[in-house]
Parts: sequence; C-alpha cells; structure tokens
Amino acid sequence: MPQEAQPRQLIVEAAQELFARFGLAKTTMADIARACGKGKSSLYYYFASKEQVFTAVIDQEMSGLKNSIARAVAKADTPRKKLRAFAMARLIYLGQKADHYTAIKEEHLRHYGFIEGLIREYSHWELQFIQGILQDGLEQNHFRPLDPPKVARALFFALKGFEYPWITSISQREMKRTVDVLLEVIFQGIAR
Amino acid sequence: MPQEAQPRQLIVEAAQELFARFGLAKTTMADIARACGKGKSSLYYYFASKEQVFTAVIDQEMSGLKNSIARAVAKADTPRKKLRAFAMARLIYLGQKADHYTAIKEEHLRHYGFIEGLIREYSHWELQFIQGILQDGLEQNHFRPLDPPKVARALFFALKGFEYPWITSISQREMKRTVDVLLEVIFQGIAR
Amino acid sequence: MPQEAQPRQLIVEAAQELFARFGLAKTTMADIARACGKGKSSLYYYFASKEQVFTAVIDQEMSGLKNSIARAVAKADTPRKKLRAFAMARLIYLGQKADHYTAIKEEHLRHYGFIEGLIREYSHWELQFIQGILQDGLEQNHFRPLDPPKVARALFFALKGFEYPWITSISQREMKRTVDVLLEVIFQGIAR
Amino acid sequence: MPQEAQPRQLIVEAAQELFARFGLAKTTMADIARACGKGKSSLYYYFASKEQVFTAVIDQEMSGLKNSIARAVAKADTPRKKLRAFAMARLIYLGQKADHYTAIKEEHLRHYGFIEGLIREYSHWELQFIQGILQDGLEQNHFRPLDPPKVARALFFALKGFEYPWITSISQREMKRTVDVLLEVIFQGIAR
DNA sequence: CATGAATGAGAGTTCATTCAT
DNA sequence: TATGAATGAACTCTCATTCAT
Repeated sequence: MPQEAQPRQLIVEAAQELFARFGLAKTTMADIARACGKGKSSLYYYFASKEQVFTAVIDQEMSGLKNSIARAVAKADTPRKKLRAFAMARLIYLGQKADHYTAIKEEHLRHYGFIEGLIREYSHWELQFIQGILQDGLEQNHFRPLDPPKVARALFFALKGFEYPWITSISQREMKRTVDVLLEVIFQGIAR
Repeated sequence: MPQEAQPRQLIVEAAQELFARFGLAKTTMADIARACGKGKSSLYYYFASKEQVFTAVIDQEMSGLKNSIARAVAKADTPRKKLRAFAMARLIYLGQKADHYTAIKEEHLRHYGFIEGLIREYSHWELQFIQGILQDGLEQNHFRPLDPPKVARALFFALKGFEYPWITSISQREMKRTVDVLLEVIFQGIAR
Repeated sequence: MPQEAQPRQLIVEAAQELFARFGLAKTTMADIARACGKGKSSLYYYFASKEQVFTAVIDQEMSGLKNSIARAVAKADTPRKKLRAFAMARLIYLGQKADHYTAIKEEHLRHYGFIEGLIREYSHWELQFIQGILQDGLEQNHFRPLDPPKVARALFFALKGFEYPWITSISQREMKRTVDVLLEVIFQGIAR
Repeated sequence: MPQEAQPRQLIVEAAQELFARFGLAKTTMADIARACGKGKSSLYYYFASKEQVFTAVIDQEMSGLKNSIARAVAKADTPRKKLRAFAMARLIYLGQKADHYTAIKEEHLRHYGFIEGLIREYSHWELQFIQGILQDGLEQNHFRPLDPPKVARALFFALKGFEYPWITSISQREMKRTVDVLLEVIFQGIAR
C-alpha cells in the first residue's frame, strides 16, 4: 500500500502538527500547504475549507486516542488496573503527540461550533467507557455500592483536568505520579 | 459616584463579555468599540493593543475568582466544607460569567505567551490554597496521614476538569452534584 | 509578445509614476493597485511590502539612468564631449520621467535605510564613470595636470545639484544651458 | 527676556530636531509634544497644523542659513574669498545642525507644496547673493568677461549638490576639500 | 493658556477562498 | 489531479485633529 502517497492523509498529518503547535487561528492554509509540499489551492481539492481540515485532524486524533485507550485497558485485568490504564493512556497519548500540544486539547474548540458534535461524541464514548469499567467492578464485587453513571461522570471530569499540564510547569513523569495519587485516594474511597 | 463612567473599566467589561463569547481571535477591536459605544481608535487611548485589553480582562477575572473563592472558603469551618466551598465557588464563578464561558478558560492562553505569567501565578495561588486547607485538616486531625503538596496537586488538576462543562451538555446543577460525588469519594479516601 | 501583460512590471510602472508624483509616504498601496487595475491585495502576491515595491522602482530607475548615460557617453569622442554627454543624459533622463520628478531623487531615501545600498552603489558607479572620463582625457593630453579622483568627486557633487531644477522655476532648456555654462567654466579651468 | 519660556519657539526647536532626524512623515505631533514637554493638543494652540509647524521650522532654518552666509561672506574681501566663504558657510551650517540632517535638505519638500514658496524665496536670495558677488568681481576687474546671472545660476546648482554628502560616506573635512577643488577649477575658468 | 479625552479616516498587511488551466 | 494567480473582506493599529473644560 503506497500509504505515504495518499495526499489527503498527508495534508491531515501536516495540519495536525501545525494546529497542535500554533492553534487553529494562527495556522494558515499556506502553512499547511508548505508543510506538505503542495500548492495552497491544492488543499481545496481535498477539503472544502480550513474548518474541514481541522475537523479531519480532530477526528483522527480522537480515533487514535480511543484506540490507545482501548488497547491499554484491554491488557489490564482488574477494574482498578483498568481505570489506571485508562488515565495513563490518555496522559501518554496526549503527551506524546506534537511536543505535548495536541489539537484535541485546544480550548478553541469551544468557539468553533462546527466541532462540537465530534467533541460530544468522543466525550460520550469516554463516559461510557469509564462507566463500563465501574459496572464490571461492581459486578465482580470489587467496589462498595455506588452509582456507576454518577461516579463515572465525576471521574470523567476529574481526569479531564489532567489534560492541562502546561498550566504548571510539570514533567510528564510527575503528572503520572499525580494521577496515581488521585487514583489512590479515589480507590481508597470506592474500593471494598 | 460615577463609577460606571470610568472608560477603562467600561472597555474591560465589554471586552470580557465578547472574549468570553467569541474568543480572542474572533473578537475584534471594532466589536469591543461598538459594544461600549466608543470609536475604535479610542480603545487605543487606554490600551496599547488588543493583547493588553485581553490581559486586563484575564487579570480582572482572576482577581474576581480569587475573591469569590477566598470569601466562600472563609465561611466554611471544617476542611471538608472548605474544600467543597473551594470547588463550588469555582464552579459558580465560572458558570455565572458571560453566558457560562469566561475568557479565563480560554485555551488560547497557551498559544498566547503574553498571558502565561498570569496563568501560572493564578494556578500557583490555587495550589497553595488547596494545600493550606489540607495542611489545616491534617493538623486538626481530620485526615489520615497524607502528603499535602502531592494530594493538593492531584485535587488541583481534578477540579480543573470541571471547568469544561460544555463538553457534555450538562446543567450547572448536575455539575455541582458531580463535584459532590467526586468530593465524597475523595473524602472517603482521605478522611479519618 | 505579451510583454506588457507581465504583472510585476506593470505594478512597478504604475508605482514609479505615483511615487514620482506624490512621494513614498503619500502614495498608498491602494493607489498603486487602482493605477494598475488590480486588487490591493494582489500587489502582495508579487511584493512582500510597500518597501519592496519602492525598492524595485528605484532599482529600475537606476538601471535606466545608467543605460542612458552609458549610451550617450559612448557616442561622444572627446573627453569634453563625454562629460557634457554625461551631464545632459542625466538631465534628460531625470527630466523626462514622470512629470519631471523621479523617485530616484527622493530624499526619503535617507530615512528609509532599506534603499541606501542601492544609492551607494549607483553613486559609486557615477563617480567611477566620471573619473574614467577624466583619466582618459589626461592620458590623451586634453587636460592640464589634475588629480582625477578629486576632480571627479567635485564634478559629481556639482552635477548632483542639477537634479533639483524645481527649486527654481526653470525650464529644462534653461537647465541645459546652465549646465553648459558650468561646463564651459570648468573646461576653461581644466583644459589645456 | 525669558526667552526659554516662549512656547512657540520651544516647539519649533523640538520639531526642528525631530524633523531633521526622522523627516516630516515619520515625525508625529505626539513626538513633538513629548519632546517639548507639552500636551499634544497644546501644539494646536500655537500652530494650526503640522504643516504649519514644519513651515515654521523651515523658515527658521532658512533665516539661520542666510545669516550664517551673510556674516561669513562679509568677512571676506575678494570675490574669490567671498565665493569660497559662501560655499563653506553653507556646508558648515548644513553640517552642524542635528546630526548632519537638517530639515532644509529634505527632498520631501518637493512633495509638500505648502512650502514651495519658502523654498523659491530662499533660492532666489541665494541666486541674487551669488550674482552680487560676481557682479562686484566683474566691476573690480577680477574676472574675465562673463554673464553674471548665467554663471551665478550655474554656481548655484553646482553648490546645491554639496548638500547631499550622505550619499557617499564622506567626512565634512573631505567635503570642504572637494568644494575647494571645484572652486579652484572654476576660478581657473573665470578669473582673470 | 493648556490639555486629556476622544475619534474619523485611513494605512499596510493577511488570508481563506476561487478559478482558469 | 493540481496549482499559480488573483482578490475581497477584514484586521490591527496610527495619527492629525477637535473640543470641553
């Protein structure tokens, strides 16, 4: 498969890097074109607009993140380990891409309605995923009685906060430890 | 008291609303000028650039948030209540401003270096604040043995996640309940 | 030959006319665009800035002037005639372009460093040229003993003054006569 | 006489310095106001517009130059010395002001019609002055027969060229020597 | 006599997008 | 399939000038 010759994918990859580094507003179509060695107007052969390029990037990142998470969690056997795998997979995925700044983490997202659908969909997926882990844990009697949807939601938001490590100047290693501290406390709270 | 006639403050308030609704990039100086009934160039009499207006807005929001938090926490007497007050004050403050989306939450922040200083400073303040509560709780023997800096950091990030309610379509009321669920779990984990 | 359809050259010509008439500061990109029937932003497809347009204009004028001078001087056979050809070629070239006022004479030049290089280079060329004529004249025994570099410099400055006919209200014809008067005096001074 | 308290003069002096250094276009009213420690709008109490300030500056410079020249020439006794004094006084006056760049030398002048009157008037004065010297010389039998108006005009333009020393990077000292070379040649041409 | 406040009218520049080829 | 050429619309920022005080 001549995969590197697929121009659409080439564009998305170049754009991903740029959006991640400079954000949506500050990345121009000219930048993207230059980065993938094409003429600026050629991009419009594959995408109707800059927004669409951005959407494609986000979409791809979300798929990647989903896969990473799912794969990591599958390897874990206890609910506790699963939850930890979940949190760590997020941290690692978001941390390894493009110098720690992925487009997915953009708060700009808020202001670009055209992407809300994707965001919601992905968030829903995460929520369900966490809830699933909790449900399993409950059924396997690992946890005290708890309301899975509610606790899942609490965990979902709590873990979201870790997407913004740059706020302090913290290394990924320390972030991982911090996640562990949080999970430990939480498990102390919910484990039987 | 002609307090509402102070033009600088007038501008900041108009800008706050607009930045909150549309973000830094999509809010123009012309918009701000229109919103406060001034000529576009008049803004430049008070601020040297759009960045400076934005900085002033962020600065003001952070002060407001700090005050809200400090006031709310002061009213609480136990560490548990304090922590809850802290989290709720954030939620309420960020939720009540400008259509629920404040500039403070802007991720642009990362891409606009000129504001990093403010962000870091504020984050530091929060971190210290949480740590203080934990320390007190420890000294008053409310908590099991724990490492205040580490747990404070974990809480800091966990609570940060609640700044992004729009990701799901959740009411503020439900957000509060969700915070409560999280805190309950966490207290179960750390309380003696 | 679609030579007049070359857009870059089209722009330069329009700009030349305008700069000459109104000067750098008072000529706007909008003016230039209008003058060559293009959209304002189109100019930026060919030139990165107004400065670059100006530089291109100056560059072209200097080339033109050099050519005019060189061609005129080549036709003359004695040093005296050569010197006269030199002076007249300048006068005619600078007088025939765009309402008699060319951008080349712009003093802005001094305030816009980006063009200094061009100016220096051209001045150097002129200086050498005059010196060459004097040298030849000496070798052919047309002149009394004189120091070519020094006299060349004196002539260079003296002729420079004739670039500013507008200072008085004098016709080109009279200017030519005036140059002749000067040269006559000077030749009386240096000829053998 | 409290001469330094005269605000009009204060403004003119500040403006002179600034125009000389940065040119008319790049000097703003704000700059001038700052430089003389006044509010920007105060300038309009003394001058109706920026143009008028500029005109005042030019006017003053021309007066100064006239005085310098007249004084220098008065000290010389022979026509030859007078002519030399004339040329040198110009060189020195234009060279000593504001880092070698006086507003009077601005070619901008060309593009600012409101000043043409002053320019012409001054040029006329110079022309007459030179002619006067020549006339005297003729009458005192220092010169071969010549047509004073014509030769005066030739000299006038020739000396004008020396106003632009910045073109080559030449010291004032060398400029003086160059003027001397020119004058020597010319005297050889006209002296009896 | 002096000025702080305010602004209208642009300036240069950028960029997503279009279209003929 | 790909792009060079071209542009309209908008943006930030500047500045001479006005005017109430």
